[in-house]
Amino acid sequence: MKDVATEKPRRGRPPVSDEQRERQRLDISRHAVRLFAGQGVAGTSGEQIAQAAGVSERTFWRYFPHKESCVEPLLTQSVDAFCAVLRAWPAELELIDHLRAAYTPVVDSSAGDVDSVLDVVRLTHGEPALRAVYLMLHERAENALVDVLARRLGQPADAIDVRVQAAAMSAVLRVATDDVAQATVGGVTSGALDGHREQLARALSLVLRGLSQATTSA
Amino acid sequence: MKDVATEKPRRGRPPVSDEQRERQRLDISRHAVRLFAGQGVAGTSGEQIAQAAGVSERTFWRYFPHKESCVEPLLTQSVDAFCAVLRAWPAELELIDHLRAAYTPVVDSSAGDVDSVLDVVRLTHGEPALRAVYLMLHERAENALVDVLARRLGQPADAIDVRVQAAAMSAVLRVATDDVAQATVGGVTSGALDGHREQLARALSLVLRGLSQATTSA
DNA sequence: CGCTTTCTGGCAGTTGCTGCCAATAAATCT
DNA sequence: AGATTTATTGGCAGCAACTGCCAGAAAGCG
Repeated sequence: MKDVATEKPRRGRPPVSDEQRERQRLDISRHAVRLFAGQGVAGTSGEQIAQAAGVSERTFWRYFPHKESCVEPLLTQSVDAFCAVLRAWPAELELIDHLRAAYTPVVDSSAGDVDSVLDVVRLTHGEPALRAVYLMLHERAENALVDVLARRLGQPADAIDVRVQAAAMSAVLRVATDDVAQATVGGVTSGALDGHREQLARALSLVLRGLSQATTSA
Repeated sequence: MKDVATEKPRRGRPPVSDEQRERQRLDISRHAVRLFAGQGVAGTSGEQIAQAAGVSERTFWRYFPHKESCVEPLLTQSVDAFCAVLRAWPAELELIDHLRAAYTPVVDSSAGDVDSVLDVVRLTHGEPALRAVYLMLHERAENALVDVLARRLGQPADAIDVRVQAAAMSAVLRVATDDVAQATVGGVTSGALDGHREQLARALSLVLRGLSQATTSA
């Protein structure tokens, strides 16, 4: 009959835009991470985070279901940037070349958050609750990669080879990220980020080479 | 001077053995999983689990830090079995052959828990909290794999190639496990388990082939 | 300005989980 | 056997993590 979202004679206060909501979450995220780094996750209460971010505790809990998920908006920046680059991967290019050309490691639109993102990654060691949301995030990325690979290989998204490739890629991304976070404890240098990209590109293209042999030979 | 654990004139009640503690945890785990499957995680309280398992709520919380970690003992059976097989991988054998010879997919010492384990794996979809502990568990397995691979390749355990291989392997294991859980919704058949092993062995050996090219050529 | 809808904050209440203490259990020593 | 020592258990109190409910404030529109 009618489209789902069309012809809305909208009447009251419009719901807040997704981007604005995401910006709000990111803002809270920054405060939360600073507190987490300073006094640990267990030592930081939801009330503290809310107060630091300048919202009431009630609305804080509306933005985040658990306090550990406060790190998600910051981390998402890094992971989503990688996924976006992958989505823009032209069919005629080797992955390694595409990454060299288009991937600026942790930075994307994140800009000033590079240090914070790496801080969080380091925090995830020794803070199991944070590590868990980190892993969940990478699994979300994995699903995004499934779509990209399925389209590229012309296979259904539930094909086992596609899912294996995607899982391997997101796993590689994770260890490379952990590695660069470890390497930049004393501050980020552009050299470290370049090295990270090289390492990631090399490992990724090898994983894909090994597996596409399977795909094409099967 | 003296060894750490030797010459103990132990006096009072001896602490309970690790195996016994683990058996107790496993027992509680079974009850918890049944409840989780029946009424969801959120709908199951710690008190309920404790009561079902026949212990006080207080001691229940001593055995499990969060109620979601109740699934861990059951899941560990499956993951640990795989790690044990990998540890016993003889140097002269191809991985795929070793797996065919020594790996009985989800079953090991688990024996009667196969269905429960697969139930939990299915539960992790749609129950994010359970999925998180599932992923954490696979990361523990990943670290175990790092040791195995480091010894086999004669490289330090923190070598990037070793960690990439281990991560890829544990990711493949996870995808394959999810897959067999999905395939056995209506009950396990030995054929399904065999197919699972074949799939896993194939994908794994390909990941390793691709990456050991990197290792040997670098 | 009235009307409508959405967002926020406050409050009460439930549940997850921890610290503390008394009671019990399992071992050794006399 | 009984005293002693150490480990585990269970009960209770209490805090922190959330959630549901409701009354306002805010943001659009005629």
